[in-house]
Amino acid sequence: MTVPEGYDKYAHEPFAVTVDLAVFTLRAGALHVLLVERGQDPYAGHWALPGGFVQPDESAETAARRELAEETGLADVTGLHLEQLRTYSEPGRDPRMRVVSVAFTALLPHAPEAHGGSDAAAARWVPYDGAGSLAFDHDRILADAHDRVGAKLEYTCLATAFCPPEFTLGELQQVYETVWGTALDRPNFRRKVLATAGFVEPVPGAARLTGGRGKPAALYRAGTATTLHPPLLRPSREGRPV
Amino acid sequence: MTVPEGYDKYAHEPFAVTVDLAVFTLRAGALHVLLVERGQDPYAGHWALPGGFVQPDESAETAARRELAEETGLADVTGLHLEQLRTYSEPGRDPRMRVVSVAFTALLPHAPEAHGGSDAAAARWVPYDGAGSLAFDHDRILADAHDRVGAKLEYTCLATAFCPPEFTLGELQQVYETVWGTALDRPNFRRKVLATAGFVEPVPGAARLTGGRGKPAALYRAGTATTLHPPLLRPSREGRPV
DNA sequence: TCAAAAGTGTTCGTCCTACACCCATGA
DNA sequence: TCATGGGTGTAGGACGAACACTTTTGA
Repeated sequence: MTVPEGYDKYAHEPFAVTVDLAVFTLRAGALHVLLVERGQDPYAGHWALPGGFVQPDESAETAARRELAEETGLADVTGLHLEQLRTYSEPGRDPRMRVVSVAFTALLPHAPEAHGGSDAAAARWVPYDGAGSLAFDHDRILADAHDRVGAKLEYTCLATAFCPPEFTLGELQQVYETVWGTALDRPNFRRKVLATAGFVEPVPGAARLTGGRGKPAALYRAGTATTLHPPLLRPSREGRPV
Repeated sequence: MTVPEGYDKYAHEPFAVTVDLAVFTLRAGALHVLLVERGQDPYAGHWALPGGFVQPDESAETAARRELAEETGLADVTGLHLEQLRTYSEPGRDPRMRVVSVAFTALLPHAPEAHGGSDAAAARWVPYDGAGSLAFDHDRILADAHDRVGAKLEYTCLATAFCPPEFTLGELQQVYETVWGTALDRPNFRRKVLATAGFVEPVPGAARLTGGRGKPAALYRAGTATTLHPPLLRPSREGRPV
């Protein structure tokens, strides 16, 4: 059962329920994460993941999307990839009171430089590699989120969430290479993606120059598929024969 | 940030934080799930997932393991597989008050028939296929848990969590076949498992008769590996060429 | 001697890997 | 015409699917 009969809802010290967001994007070929700087103790001056309280009339998902809009400054966050990561509930994770936090992972295709909507603290895009030593247990949340994103690239079509509505296969490949930190063989990547039904679909006739030089690349849109079968495994992982 | 400065912890109506458990086991070659029957409204007479409140001094994981011990009646639940599934937080999911529930999935190797420890409501093992129409949103939680377990069998060593400390490869194969609902080729399964370093390790010299007849099977223990590379994909899934 | 379950061998196709090579564009 | 990035081709190897076959036990 979920609630025992005769339970007095005010009997215990209340739990605060919050959401924390690990928002990733690609900027200048590097993985970035959205952080806010704390103005007061505890952890004054430290960076932290954006987040906030779940309001009485909203679900954690709704709260997360609201926070995403506020912190990124984006007018329209519908359609953006937002996914529950896990819930962090250690008793001492916030020194002030009992806080249970539902963590989410969000992926943005293009990173608007505008930071901080309504909040006082400004949000900034920080390179993932230089984002150590966050407030509370946010180091761990961020690491968990990164692991999850990396793993989901293997067996889902998640990579398109990092791309604009129309993208080239080279850009899609850069998503994999940036998140995984490994180089991929371009011809093989291309065949693999095109052979997976529903991963991407071509935009007829469209092409775009990417690096200012070279042959213009054909444009694709995200397809309707969500899972990759067979998966696109990252090369030479631990436990796997090289 | 996790908690805004100057927040009054008693300002809002409190959230209750609970855990719900989807506990799976194999009985007589069929997947079973642990359920409790509700004695009072709402949903009196309906079956529900076992669960309960997170106490002020414990994490959701601790609460889940405590509930697991109470509901299964097992003296020692350390070492049993227990994993966070996701958190369910829709405002109306419990008609009485605002309840945020952290759902867990647990796997048991052998199913003790003993039910209900301290709780009044008795817990029972129910075949997964006949477990429809649960209380609250537990139908969805159970379906999500089943999906997760099925998917994790593909790319982790989770299957050994369904097996006793020493098991035969035939028993391990039955785990896959029961959870996935598909038949697997025994020679290929065997080779695949043995080829994956750290999945299982042989118990020297030990053998056991399984069906009363036939050649005694060699015994294995769970290895140290946690992930399967490459994965053991279930046959002919949607989106994959047959 | 038969049924049942464990374990081995073999074939064949498919997919992945690795490269080599050609195409189109701007400087 | 060269550098740059997009796109095609192909040979070799590893892996998985399918199935024939042997071994060891109890009835």
